[in-house]
Amino acid sequence: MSTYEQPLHEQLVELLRHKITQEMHPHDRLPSERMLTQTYQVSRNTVRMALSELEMMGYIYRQHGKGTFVANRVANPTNLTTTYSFSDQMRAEGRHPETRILYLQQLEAPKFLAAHMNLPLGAPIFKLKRIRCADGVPLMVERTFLPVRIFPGLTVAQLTDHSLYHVMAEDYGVKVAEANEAFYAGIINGKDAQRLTVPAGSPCLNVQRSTTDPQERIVEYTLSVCRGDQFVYQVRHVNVAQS
Amino acid sequence: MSTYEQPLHEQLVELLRHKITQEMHPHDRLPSERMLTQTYQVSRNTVRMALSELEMMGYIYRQHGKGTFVANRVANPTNLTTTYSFSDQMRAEGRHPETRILYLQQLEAPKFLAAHMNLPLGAPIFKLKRIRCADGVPLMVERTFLPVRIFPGLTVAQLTDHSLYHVMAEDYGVKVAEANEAFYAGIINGKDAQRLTVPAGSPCLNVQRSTTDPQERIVEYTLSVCRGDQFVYQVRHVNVAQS
DNA sequence: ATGAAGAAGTGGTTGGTACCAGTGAACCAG
DNA sequence: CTGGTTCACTGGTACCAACCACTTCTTCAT
Repeated sequence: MSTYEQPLHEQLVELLRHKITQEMHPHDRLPSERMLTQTYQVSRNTVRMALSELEMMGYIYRQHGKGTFVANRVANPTNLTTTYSFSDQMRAEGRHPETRILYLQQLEAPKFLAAHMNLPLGAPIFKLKRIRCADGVPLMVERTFLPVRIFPGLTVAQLTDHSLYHVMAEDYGVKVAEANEAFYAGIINGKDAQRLTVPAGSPCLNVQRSTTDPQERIVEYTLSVCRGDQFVYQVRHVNVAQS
Repeated sequence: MSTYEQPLHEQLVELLRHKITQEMHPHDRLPSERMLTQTYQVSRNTVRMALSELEMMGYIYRQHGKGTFVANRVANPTNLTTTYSFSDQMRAEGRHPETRILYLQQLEAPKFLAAHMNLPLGAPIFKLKRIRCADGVPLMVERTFLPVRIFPGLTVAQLTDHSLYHVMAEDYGVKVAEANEAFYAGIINGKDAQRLTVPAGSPCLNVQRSTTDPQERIVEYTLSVCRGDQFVYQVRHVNVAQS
């Protein structure tokens, strides 16, 4: 291990994280702690620090007396409550976010979209379909609808370099005031299952989000299909009183 | 520090957590790590382990070269998330809510429960299993765990007439200060599918809830399995500012 | 006075050692 | 074959020592 830059245990985290995501599979066993000390010539303290971080990040789980294993559920129970930005969240977990744009097309709002977006029937809207990945693993499929009237001349080029919210704010001066999300469990259908590289019939979390600007215009309506084994939604209530 | 039961660093966590919540204020400075080693006669390693846990839990923050301080545990003031009340929601939809108690039994906390409820291994707890229905249709299966110590002598009779939170408040004077919920999608297993009268393999929403009283004791831990086709969870974010 | 150097405090990193506590396989006595 | 013991492995806990990096205050020379 190099002696420069980052602390040793951080280097070890990166190294192991790479090994885990690239070369190993869920429930594979990692070398024992004592083994790792020999391999990388660091103390067991350092190894354990690195493993603790990986455990916290959800990459591994440990079993007393048995060993350390690659975890299946990589998603951390991260607070989606404050801000929802896929990229930020993934980066906060030390993962490399990536977005693949499948297409951006213009169409006329059908009934259900017009209703949800508070637009007249047939109003021009953009449909943006994206796949969100972390460390190269596809985690969710997103279908986003945007009123052409609010985002005239939107192109794929704008979206490849920056996040949707960045484009909204910087290119169109649209600020987000409120976001409403609805979650429900479902089953991944064939096509999306293929895109997410999971068997059809796997559980998923469907997320429906509409975003409103200060003038109460709905500026975005998104339907997401998230891998059920990878997403947890956490909420904290303070001063609750319920049945 | 006593030499029994829990590991030293866990004992230290509890001790400090108590001190922090009871006697200290946000941004107060804690004694230095080296100071704590002397005070409690443990090694610095142990002190650091305890502090790391407290940091992770959000009780403290550390500043290199300056010290360790009590965190402001208000966290997200923008938490306008709707509280979830089964009965209220059902009534709002004009449906008749109903709860069937399957059983109430006492058992000793296994590992995972002890961990989630912050209890010693083997501590006596009640397990309450209920089915929630609307208009006679079963919608969710709930497994609730309650510390016997906090709810001594709990009986089915108490729960048949009133809601769990009503019993907590009225019969035991336990007030709820905070609730943390985690949602994730899953597949209903055979037995629960039968109870919910849906085919096995149907989608469900798994909900994990732990409730805390003002003294930071976990007074309830509930695992729910909800019919995916019947439950939607809605969240409203205000003033989102993201990338 | 003023600014640089240093001391002393803080948390952060890394090394080492020892022992405890689960796990599972090998082994042996019945 | 069965059941218990032992042993070699695993991760978990706990101790110690040393040094680094950052902050703050003191001290001293200019």
